[in-house]
Amino acid sequence: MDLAWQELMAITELQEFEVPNENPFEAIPYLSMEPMVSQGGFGMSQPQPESIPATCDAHPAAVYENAYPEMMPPYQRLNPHMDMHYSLPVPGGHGSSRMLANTQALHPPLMSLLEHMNMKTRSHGIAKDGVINLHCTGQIKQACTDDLESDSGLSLGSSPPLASPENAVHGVPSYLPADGMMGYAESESIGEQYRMRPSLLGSVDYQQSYSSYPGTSFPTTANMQPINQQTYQPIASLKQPVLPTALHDLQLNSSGLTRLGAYQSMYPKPSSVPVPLNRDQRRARTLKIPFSLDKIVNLPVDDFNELLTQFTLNDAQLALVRDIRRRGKNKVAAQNCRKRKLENIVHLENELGQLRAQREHLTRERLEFQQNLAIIKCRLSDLYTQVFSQLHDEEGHPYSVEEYSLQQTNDGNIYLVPRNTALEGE
DNA sequence: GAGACTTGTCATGTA
DNA sequence: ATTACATGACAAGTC
Repeated sequence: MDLAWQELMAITELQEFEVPNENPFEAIPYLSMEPMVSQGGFGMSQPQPESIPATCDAHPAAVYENAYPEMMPPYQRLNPHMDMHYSLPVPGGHGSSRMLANTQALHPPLMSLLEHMNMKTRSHGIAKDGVINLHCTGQIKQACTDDLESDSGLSLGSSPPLASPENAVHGVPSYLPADGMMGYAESESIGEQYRMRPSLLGSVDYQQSYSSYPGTSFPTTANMQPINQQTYQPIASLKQPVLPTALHDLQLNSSGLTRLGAYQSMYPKPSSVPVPLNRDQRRARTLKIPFSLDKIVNLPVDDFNELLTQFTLNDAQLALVRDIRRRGKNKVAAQNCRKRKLENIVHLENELGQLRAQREHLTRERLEFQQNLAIIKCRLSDLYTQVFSQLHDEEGHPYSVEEYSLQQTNDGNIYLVPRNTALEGE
């Protein structure tokens, strides 16, 4: 009996199944984990899963070698919520965490296998990044496409890469010089259309407003200098009288635009092809709006209102300016909204792929766990039967496995007790 | 010419 | 009340 007992205890993995306050030799809690094995006890007549080796005498180590040909990472590292997959109903109130802990302790190779799975997951993340990169490439392609019919005078290329107040107003210089230029080619002075306030006479805004219209010749005021005498003359390709405005932005820059952005917005890229005016540009040109669409759209509200106060605009002009501002901001918002939508789609697709891979791993892991559990139960049943075959009462009658179980006390002694009886202090 | 796609705009809701 | 922003829906243009 001692020999049989030692053999029984030699299955070290069984100790991992021990549950406090439970009969260590009661396998009923684990039977519930195994739908393939009946709960009728450990009789040799238990049905065996097809995948279980023919003999129950196989060494546990050999069992594990066969059952875990590869490593599997801990799923919990991938998704802490996935322990729900282990939450099989367990009589006796054993939580899923307990079972998972047992599982990990029961199958040491499983840890390495789970690590392997974890690495695969990291690799998947790299692939995810690759997808995003492809997506961004597409965005760049889109961003390079000018929309010549944009009512608000903006385009994807001039839009900030992300929706942020900083980008929208301050940071990113426009790729489209047309944003800052109305494209006006009229030779007549539109400045005469406005009644400049005395305090603003000769102001830089006044100059700037005209500088926004390439091709416009300005009425020369006392403090205005010919454009070819300005500080930024070195830009050879510049033929339009926009330098005073650029100088103003570089010196003052109180409009919310960065110096670089304002500077570049005032220096259109040379283009041999004339850019057709969009609807708002044409309207602004018709109504002779004295400042650029870029400012109308991108200035902060305070600066925008201040800009409006510097000119006396009629109702039609004010309405147009506010419409341009509204449409321009909404255009950027729509672009950002669509970009976020696409990014969300890519993100969800990646998550879906990860979840599918995790589900596949879990299914495989669960199957392997069930197979090994059945093997262990079979082995335990063998040893249990072997132990009981050597136990006899005073009259020489064998004890029944169905009626008695083995329990170990704290002092290490093993007792044969009826199944419906629990030893005190255990 | 039909359909998919892109982009701008409007209407509406929210902060 | 105003403003900015987000987003669905629609229209127009493009491929």
